[in-house]
Amino acid sequence: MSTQQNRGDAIYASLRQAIIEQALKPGVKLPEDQIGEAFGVSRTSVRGALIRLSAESLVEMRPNRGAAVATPTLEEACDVFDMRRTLEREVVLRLCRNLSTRAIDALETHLGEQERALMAGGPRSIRLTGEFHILLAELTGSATLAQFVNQIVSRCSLILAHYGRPHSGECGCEEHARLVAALRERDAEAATRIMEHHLGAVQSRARLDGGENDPDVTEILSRYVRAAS
Amino acid sequence: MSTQQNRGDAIYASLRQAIIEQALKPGVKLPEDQIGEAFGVSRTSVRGALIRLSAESLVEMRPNRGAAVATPTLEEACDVFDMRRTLEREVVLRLCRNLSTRAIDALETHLGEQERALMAGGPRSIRLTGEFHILLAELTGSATLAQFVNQIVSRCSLILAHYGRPHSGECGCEEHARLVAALRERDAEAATRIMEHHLGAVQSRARLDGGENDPDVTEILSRYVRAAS
DNA sequence: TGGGATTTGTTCGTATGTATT
DNA sequence: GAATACATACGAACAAATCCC
Repeated sequence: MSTQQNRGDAIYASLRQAIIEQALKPGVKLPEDQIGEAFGVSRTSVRGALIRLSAESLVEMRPNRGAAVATPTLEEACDVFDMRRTLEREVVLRLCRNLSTRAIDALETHLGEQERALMAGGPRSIRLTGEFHILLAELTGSATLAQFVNQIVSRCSLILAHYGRPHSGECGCEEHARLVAALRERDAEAATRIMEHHLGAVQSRARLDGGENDPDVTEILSRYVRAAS
Repeated sequence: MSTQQNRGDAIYASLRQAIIEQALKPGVKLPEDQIGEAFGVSRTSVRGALIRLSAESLVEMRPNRGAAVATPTLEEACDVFDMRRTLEREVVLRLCRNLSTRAIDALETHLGEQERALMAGGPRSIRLTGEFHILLAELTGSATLAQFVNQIVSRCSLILAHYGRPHSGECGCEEHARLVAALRERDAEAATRIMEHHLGAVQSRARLDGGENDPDVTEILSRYVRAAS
């Protein structure tokens, strides 16, 4: 996760944020030349950034055909959300076992920022609600868990960009507050229940019910194919 | 996870296997020139492979100072093993909920290979015991979970190379067999208990008790530092 | 089917930064 | 502390593959 190249780092971070904030939407091509020109660098640095993003499944690189923002299938999307539930459940359980007062302070500070940003509106609010989940994971003290949560939350943002209903913000702020309250009481049962419900609400904002976006022609047609007499 | 560059792919896979099989031990420098020469390619392809490996925390890249096989700290090592427990517990739970007969067949086939390899001895045995855990994760049908398990098991191999007692094989084969038996019965309680015990045994082969390898001078000295008069 | 335009895959040269004597 | 040796960061150019007309 740490910084590895000088310029590649900046490009990586920028592209990542653009994807997470849904400015670069799934399927958008990412030509090395064009990106390099935008950043004022050559393709070499861009390439490194794209490789790192593809390792996180945020972009897809097809040999000789270039990179594009990943377009997760319905199956992948469901899988990612399931994994997110698994990981964040673990986060909550660990936090209930061991949570410092400093950590609770940090959460409530962040909560305040979220509320202010919500009133102000704008993309800042969307980003903060996502970062709340990452902060939770970091407060467990497990760098590995935090890294996995970071990855999976990012992928969820990507999925919502692809399958999400229009104007669906990521999270409701009130549930975050209720979760922090449960954590403060070390109430693992309530905390996991709230988190589960919360993530269910997030997931429900995606049309993962086999809906109508991005129809896979092959799959659709396969239902109509008959054996040639 | 999928293939992204033509030559980088081969280098990535080779380096990864070498690290997992503990042929390249933690701390070993990985100069781009030298690796490129070994593979008969230029540094560019090597660079891509190193970037991918660093994204998996198998190598560390320090700016302007090159890449080296990662040298996890004691804290990281414990963290990674904890995460492995979490993930593999989830694997077992999912498998108990939903396991096809084909899957059981695959497990038993693999089990047979492990036993034969164990009798034959050699590095093949070490690799297979690790791959058993990856196979388990794949059989859940969750690509994401499988990918995370793959990463974490690889990092555990690296840790055992660094902190492991000499000649400590990864796993005992019998416990794998007992686990498969429990899975066949859909006995979640027994399966998780066996997995937990099994991973505890693996972890215990590492000297993660704050032992004497690779002493961190700074950390040691910090216990002796006093405020200057 | 074919040819030109575009983009990727790769190599290599140069500059910059780090370690060493 | 300076100079040398060395490895990396970056960029430009060539070759090969793909796309488009």
